[in-house]
Amino acid sequence: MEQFTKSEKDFFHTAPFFRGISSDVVHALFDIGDAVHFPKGAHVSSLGDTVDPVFFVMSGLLRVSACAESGRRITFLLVKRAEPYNLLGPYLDCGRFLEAEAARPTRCLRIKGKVFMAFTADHPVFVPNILRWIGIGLDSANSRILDLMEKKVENRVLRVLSTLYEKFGTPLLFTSQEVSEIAGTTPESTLRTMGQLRDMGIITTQRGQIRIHDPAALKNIEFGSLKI
Amino acid sequence: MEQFTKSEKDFFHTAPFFRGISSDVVHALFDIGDAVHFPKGAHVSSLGDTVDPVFFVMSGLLRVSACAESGRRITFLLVKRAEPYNLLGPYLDCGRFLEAEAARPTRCLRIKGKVFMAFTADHPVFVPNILRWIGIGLDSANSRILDLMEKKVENRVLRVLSTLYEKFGTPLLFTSQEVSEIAGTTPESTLRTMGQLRDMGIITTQRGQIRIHDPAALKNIEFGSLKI
DNA sequence: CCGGCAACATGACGGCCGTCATGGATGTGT
DNA sequence: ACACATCCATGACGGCCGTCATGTTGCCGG
Repeated sequence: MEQFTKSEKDFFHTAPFFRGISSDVVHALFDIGDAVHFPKGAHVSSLGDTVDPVFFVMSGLLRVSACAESGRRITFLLVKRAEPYNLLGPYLDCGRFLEAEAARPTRCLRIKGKVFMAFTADHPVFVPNILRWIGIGLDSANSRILDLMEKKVENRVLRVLSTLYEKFGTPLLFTSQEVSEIAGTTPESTLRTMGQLRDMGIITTQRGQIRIHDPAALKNIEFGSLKI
Repeated sequence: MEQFTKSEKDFFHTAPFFRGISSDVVHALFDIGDAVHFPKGAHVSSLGDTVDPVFFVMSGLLRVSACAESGRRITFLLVKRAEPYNLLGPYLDCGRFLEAEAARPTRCLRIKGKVFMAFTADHPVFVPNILRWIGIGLDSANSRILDLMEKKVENRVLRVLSTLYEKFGTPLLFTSQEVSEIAGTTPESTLRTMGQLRDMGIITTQRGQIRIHDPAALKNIEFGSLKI
């Protein structure tokens, strides 16, 4: 039985993560995993889990987040189509504090940890891509730490909007709650900042939707790009 | 000419990063690099550099940090003996915003990026170790992001002291300035917190030196361990 | 021995932003 | 259509902590 269509597989081949990987190898990846579906809000992994399998998103969106003791939640990563989640899980046998849930109805390719490790061992051409992907993520995390130290909430929100725009285009289908969990602030502060941007004519907002009219204006302050 | 003594090489073999790696492979690593020395304060890499080589610290200490626009500096990583720096650099051909300097007189094994990549390709047994190391660093960075959101400076300082104690034992040879750059706060706030800890009899401080008498007391609030 | 510098220590002030509160707008289910 | 839930929007308050200011202590060079 065909779990994945040819066009799905072909799309993967063109995705950034698979840059330079021959289509044979990409297709082989589909043979060692199975398809799983998560309805919106479903938990892919929960706190403290030793998350074993590696996921590749076929469609939809995964949100990777963690909850602080105070109950506040922060979003670390949004995993979209043809992007991997939990690349490193198989190599870390300890429990982790991240949780992942489906931000929308999401279909994934799921590969068991041991199988994935065997696959990368058989296909060493994959290793540089994994390291590159992780490296970008690490730089992004460090960049965020810098942002949080700078403490200016407005800049953080600006930067988040800019990055989301680059990743998802416009309109952005996110609520202020979701934006604030990425920026590391509260919905109120996010709304205040977005109110100013609206007054300046840079964005317009509707319920659960942000339309960016002047992306360049969002970028004038920052110096780097987040990986969300 | 012998650049490295046998005892140096043997020490590496017992270090966490090289867990499970046969001593042959560890020794082979020394054959592909050369020794470099940095006096205290010397820059190993600077802002915007495309840092090519991978370093392993033989003795001394490297501080990996970045400077925010406001001029405040944050320390991401302290690299001690037998630990790697810039593992991912060879795989990321872009410039990065991290700077590294010798926190003390430091001797390193330096391996050119391309050579290191060839080495890992020849020795795939190395890959899981690299991924594990990076994974721990990534988790730590995310954990720090959570900490910064929680905003309680006291907890951050506590956590930093506890982690430094685990990594370096006692006494800690750091100034309040250095601690504050790890905790993401100011020297004043750090001193205030340490003043309380001193009043509680948990630590004693001297100029550039922190002596921890009750490590358990530092850990009672936190839930994870940083990787500094 | 002494002058200068760097780090320690502590108090006071002020602003950013998180929290709470209120009200309005928008979409949804029966 | 109407009630209800969710999100948007904005104002007021208060506390944490960064900043500045001042003084002390310890270390090093001449």
